[in-house]
Amino acid sequence: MEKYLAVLKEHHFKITPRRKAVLELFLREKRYLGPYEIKQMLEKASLEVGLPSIYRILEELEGSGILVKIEHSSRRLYYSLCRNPQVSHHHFICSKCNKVEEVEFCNFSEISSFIEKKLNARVQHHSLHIEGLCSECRVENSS
Amino acid sequence: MEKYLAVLKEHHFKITPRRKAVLELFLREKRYLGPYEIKQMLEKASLEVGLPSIYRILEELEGSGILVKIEHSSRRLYYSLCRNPQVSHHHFICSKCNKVEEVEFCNFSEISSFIEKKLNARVQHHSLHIEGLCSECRVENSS
DNA sequence: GTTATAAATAGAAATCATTTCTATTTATAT
DNA sequence: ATATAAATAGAAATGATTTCTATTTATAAC
Ligand SMILES: [Mn+2]
Ligand SMILES: [Mn+2]
Ligand SMILES: [Zn+2]
Ligand SMILES: [Zn+2]
Repeated sequence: MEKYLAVLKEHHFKITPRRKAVLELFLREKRYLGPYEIKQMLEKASLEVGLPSIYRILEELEGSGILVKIEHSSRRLYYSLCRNPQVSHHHFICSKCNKVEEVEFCNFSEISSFIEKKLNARVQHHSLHIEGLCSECRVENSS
Repeated sequence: MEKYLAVLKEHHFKITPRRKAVLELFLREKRYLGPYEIKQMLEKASLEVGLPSIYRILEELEGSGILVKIEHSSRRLYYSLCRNPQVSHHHFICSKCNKVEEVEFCNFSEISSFIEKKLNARVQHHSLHIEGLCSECRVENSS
């Protein structure tokens, strides 16, 4: 937690009860979470937070590298904690339990140089969406 | 064109003037196109098509493998022609002129087996969003 | 060519996630 | 303690996408 609060300070964000509460939620949950779901979870913990505030906080946390945005096929917004923003990596999403796991691997430079050569283009960004069944859900499914 | 109409028939879709008109648009344009933009382009060609019909047609064409859906960072829907749906490949999007180019390359199996080993998970789907400047826009920019 | 049929379409309306706006409150530096 | 900019709530707006239904149309069978 301290680690993340420090990051917020670096980005000149104030440490507020709402920001802390949202952070705590993500530290506890391995699943990706959506704005409304977050609102309800905070309510259960007796903290009323307006939806616009939640949207704003999520954006700020993402901008600071603390959260990753997940573009769900439903086209709704979800977020989950990114535990290692420093190195280039990806995230594996379990389509059954919605768990998000770090994938400390990225071979994008291969595609990137293929494109730069073949298309004579300049590659700027990439994002990889990887979905499947996590170790637990995989077993459950085969029974 | 004939090739794509055949695909539609395989999928038991009727060959209608709207479907043909939408297809023609994509055959001419290298850019990705959005639903409303498509409506306007068809209007200019004197064909009135309702927005719901356009959304439906685009989904059908995507489901048939003729178009690729593009998840823009604005979170709006765009589509472009996929010229080779058979082999596993990706698409390069120019962030300046919106051109979409085929990338006949996919090294996803490396990440996939990394994940399956490291996380003991089952990988099911992946999609890669690659953005940058195409050969033309790259030059313009450096001037 | 007719006809029967399911599929396709238009247009109005609804949906609903997300964003905007503004008055009020709060964290924090001094 | 105080000043200040930042954060927040809540109401309202937005706007892309979807739903619904009556009407039209492509197509296959005759
Ligand atoms: Mn991460
Ligand atoms: Mn393609
Ligand atoms: Zn799982
Ligand atoms: Zn370009």
